Amino acid sequence: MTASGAAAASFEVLTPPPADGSTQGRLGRLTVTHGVVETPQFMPVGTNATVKALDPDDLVAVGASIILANTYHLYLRPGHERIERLGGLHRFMAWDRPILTDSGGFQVVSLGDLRVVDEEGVTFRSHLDGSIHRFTPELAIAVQAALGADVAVAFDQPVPPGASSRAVVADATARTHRWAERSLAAHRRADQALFGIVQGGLEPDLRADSTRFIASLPFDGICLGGLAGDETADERNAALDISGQVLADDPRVRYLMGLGSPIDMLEAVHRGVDLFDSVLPARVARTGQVWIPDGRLNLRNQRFLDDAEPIQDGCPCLACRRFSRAYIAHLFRARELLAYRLATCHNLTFTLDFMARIRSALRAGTFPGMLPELRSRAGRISADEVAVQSA
RNA sequence: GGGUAGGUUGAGCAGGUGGUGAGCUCAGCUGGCUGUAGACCAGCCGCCUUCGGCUAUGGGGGUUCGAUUCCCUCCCUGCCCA
Repeated sequence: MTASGAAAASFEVLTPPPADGSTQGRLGRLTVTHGVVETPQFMPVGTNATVKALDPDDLVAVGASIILANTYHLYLRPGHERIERLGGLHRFMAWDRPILTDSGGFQVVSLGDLRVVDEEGVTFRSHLDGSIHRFTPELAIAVQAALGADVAVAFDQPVPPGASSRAVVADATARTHRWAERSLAAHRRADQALFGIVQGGLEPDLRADSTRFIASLPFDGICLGGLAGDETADERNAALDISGQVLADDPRVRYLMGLGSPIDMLEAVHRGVDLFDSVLPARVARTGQVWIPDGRLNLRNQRFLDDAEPIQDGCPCLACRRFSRAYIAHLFRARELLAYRLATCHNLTFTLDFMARIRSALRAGTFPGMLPELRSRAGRISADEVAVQSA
């Protein structure tokens, strides 16, 4: 597709959106060094070179075909050079399927007071020991080259969450564009794809401009950033529509960063998004809640202590195959480590299965027709009031 | 039997030398997590319908305007001595 990306990644749209415009949803295939990723797809997050509580066999079992790791965290610990010496990230974590590394840009936001941004880069104070570190686009790319993931991501400056003024958004977006060019210039590995990140906040014109600018550069894929904060679904969907229009004839894969609830992903697929990642399913699982078609269960609730049913009848995950809600509820109360693994297995299985259902519908050409059904199915998961009748 | 240290809201405690004890940690109940400083965080947790009120420091007496605090007595628990 592009000078740097032709060898590192290719994306093929298998089923173009229907001509009637009922949806932009599309089935695709992303090919990277370590394999093929069917899209729409969800990437579990393994910040520290591990999806918390799971091992690689668990990840295969839940259906993960690509995972995300974090540049900033691995740079700090154990150190990207060490990982490189040990044979690269895949070998280090014993995962031979595709990996995407986030650039560390998100930590510009998530680390709050621990960082200062200037034109050259970002100065972080390590959340581990307080030491000072300086990240630049060039360093972010170099670290990612050392880690050796299939896909690297440009270093960006996400717009801080909350009510940012237009000037602040414009400033961060313009800097993200300059850093995108520097990231591209610093990128050397022919076997590693590089994605660029769109910002622009929720300002329609800035979002459109940013999409145009990033799309004008020879990236292998387009990340849509800054849309997993505290904006409303309507605001997010509007921003996605803007990018969707700009990218209408762009053949590259579109990755919406940080979104992971089923309803959110469903709406985004509808608007042409191919890839997602989020901490949500795994974190929610670790903190005691599991997703099922009828809603969500908070396994910390008293009523599950006597519930002999599996979390979800018919679910093929480790938790549902062998254990009862009562048992897992007990494990959570006792803070037993198996609780985290079982709940995480379930939620990731559920999430990845949800994406598989979307792909099936796209393949069958029934996605538009299934939207209402999938919507209601997904909507119940994030609904505030969920009536769950335990059998 | 004699000493001694204690008995505080589920548990464990803090505090209180006469005038506001509903404070802490567990446990318990509930909610929230979206490019992971997250096996985390938040709220509730004596009773009542309230930003308001009431009741609570083992039981019973007493002194006092007022007692969780001082006095008497009883009960219970730990330890020591017989």
